[in-house]
Amino acid sequence: MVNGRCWRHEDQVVEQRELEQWFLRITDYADDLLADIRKLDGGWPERVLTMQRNWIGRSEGTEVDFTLEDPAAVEPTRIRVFTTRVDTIHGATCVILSPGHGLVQRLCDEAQRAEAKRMMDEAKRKDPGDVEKEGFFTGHYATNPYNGERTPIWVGNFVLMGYGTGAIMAVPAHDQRDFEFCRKYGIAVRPVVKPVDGELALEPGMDAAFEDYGIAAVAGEFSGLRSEEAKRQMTAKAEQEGFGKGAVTYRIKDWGISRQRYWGTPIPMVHCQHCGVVPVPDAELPVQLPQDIHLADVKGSSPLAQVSDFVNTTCPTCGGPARRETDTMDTFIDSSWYFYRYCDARNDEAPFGKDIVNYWFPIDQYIGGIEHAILHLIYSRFWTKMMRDLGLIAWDEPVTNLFTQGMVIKDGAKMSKSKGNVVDPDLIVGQYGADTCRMFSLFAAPPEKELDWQESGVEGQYRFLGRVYRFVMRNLDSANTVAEGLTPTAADRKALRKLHQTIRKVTDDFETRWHFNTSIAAIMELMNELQSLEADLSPVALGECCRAVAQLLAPFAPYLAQELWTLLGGRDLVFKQAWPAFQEELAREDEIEVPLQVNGKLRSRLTVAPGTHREQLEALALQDAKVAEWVGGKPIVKVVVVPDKLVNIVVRG
RNA sequence: GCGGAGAUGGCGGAAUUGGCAGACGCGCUAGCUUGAGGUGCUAGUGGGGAGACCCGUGCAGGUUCAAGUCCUGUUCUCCGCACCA
Repeated sequence: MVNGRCWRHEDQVVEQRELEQWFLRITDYADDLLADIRKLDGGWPERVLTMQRNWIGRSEGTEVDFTLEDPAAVEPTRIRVFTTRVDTIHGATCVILSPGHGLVQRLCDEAQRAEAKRMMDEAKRKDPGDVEKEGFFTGHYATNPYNGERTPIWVGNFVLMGYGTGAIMAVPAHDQRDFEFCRKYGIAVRPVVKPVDGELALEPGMDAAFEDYGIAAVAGEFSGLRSEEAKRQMTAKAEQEGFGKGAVTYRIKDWGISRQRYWGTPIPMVHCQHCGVVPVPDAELPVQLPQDIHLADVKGSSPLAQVSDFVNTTCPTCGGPARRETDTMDTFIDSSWYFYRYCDARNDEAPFGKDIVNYWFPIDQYIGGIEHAILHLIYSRFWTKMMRDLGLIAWDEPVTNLFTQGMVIKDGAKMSKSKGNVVDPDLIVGQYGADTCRMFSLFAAPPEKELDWQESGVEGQYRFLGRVYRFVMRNLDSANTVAEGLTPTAADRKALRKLHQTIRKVTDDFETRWHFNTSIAAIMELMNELQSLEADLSPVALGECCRAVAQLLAPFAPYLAQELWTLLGGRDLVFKQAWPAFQEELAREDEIEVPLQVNGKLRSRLTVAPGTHREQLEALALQDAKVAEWVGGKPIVKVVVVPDKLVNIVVRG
């Protein structure tokens, strides 16, 4: 939606309508979903778990009934509010109803009701961030059950109907939103919590709410208690006296699964005038979509509603005439458990065979975009728990390890079909080939990072693959020579050392981080080394290196890799070969450069055998002419030696 | 507002465990090859300085022999949620 209109059809004004919808009661699983996040710790990215915690949004608090002042009433009307800070209730200076609250219709006159409606309409149109707080006094009062105080009842646009009870007590001295609202309308601000190590704030003079916990003051019998303790005791009092109770509220709402679309799984329900809503019996499942339909422009309902053969049916209970539900299911339903069905996709008796999913589940490694951090990944967790409770499976969580890919960004927005900023890989494939396209995508960034799509590097990958191909082609005869028993040349040893270091690097990237950009960089380094040694390499080494390069490239550039593998006399498919074995002794350097520092600054280098002992390193470092110059006879405070890494000489002055 | 991630050359990125910052690639510069252009190849390429050297990982501090990496504060960018009582 853009400016109140459809993003795709700019002449189509978007409006909100009330619809009867189907929901799944995911809120029953809110605590379960929250508690089991613990089980995912370590296997799932922390940020995904945090997002889920916030999305579920559990708050513990208290529900309290204020009593509507209404001399004519026989039965008192209770206005129930939810608060997480009942300890501040002695500072409540008004009660604020959401514009959608039921009492608004009853208490307000016509002008006020119109104003409430205007607020609701505005809220639907605007981003929550840029709606200014506003409201009006209803002219009515309610009584605070803790101190018997008479408080005015207001309507405020910032009070949400969909959270808590749709009504709040406003404690402006201790809640910033209430503070802003009450200051705007001249409603009293009364501090009732003092800082643990300070004095009660003075009003007037406050310029912001004091939201921290502290010590209750001006709170009758609860004065002097710490905030936490006051909350406990005051909630207990509400329960004893029947004007309230401890309550838990969640941000998460039930999952609306109704869609007014043709393409979707029909919700298998029948509406009967006599029997009400009746589920379609198992024997008649699945309800199938009619094939022969005309996708008309129908407002507010599924095109299915126009298909009388589909809609008109009989009631499974009484056999009388009935109407079929025409809403179809949200596709998130399917994505919540497709991975179970994939294990046993041809089963026409049951969703899946128990033994089969027992064998495969839970999923060891799931990979998806970060955009699924909440919806898909909460729904799937919920679905698994629901199937567990139905006895279909015996575990709590579907996915042990989650890897979230970064999104591909193009022109500042996520690349997606719906945004229409998709780059067709076929264009690159057509011009450079699929291998280049893959290499380029993998080389651009590590996979968890978001990637700003720039095509400037494609040429480089194309050039690299060309270089590999030409290298192998011009050495093909040597590489395919069967030449045994030759003494390896110095160049051979260097080449094999680089080769095995590369095998180690690429293998490690596969096994731990999936940072294929560095794998490809390592293979490039290997090729650079092979090219510079090319003239001095023996046929044996050439053959070994070329075959290994084909294998190392296979996951990234499969077509070229297979081509090279075949040219090099390899049998079968390159993918079917065992991964090249890393050999530590071949990878080991026979000399390394150790930087020499004086006071932490690089001054010289030492070439030594790896594993040279610290005493010897220290002695060599102190003999170094460059080092001696920088030490300049000053007293040496200490010498830090990290074998194979560096020597740092610390001097005074 | 809350929560999360990030900031390194002209660009994408590397530095995985506190130990030589800038791997690898793009781009750029010069040269060779070519009738010319492209391709290919060779060399160079963080900034300053004639040079010895100095400076340098958003900013300000701190810890350490040593900080892109750890700690404190801060700015900005992106993402998620958002008047959640």
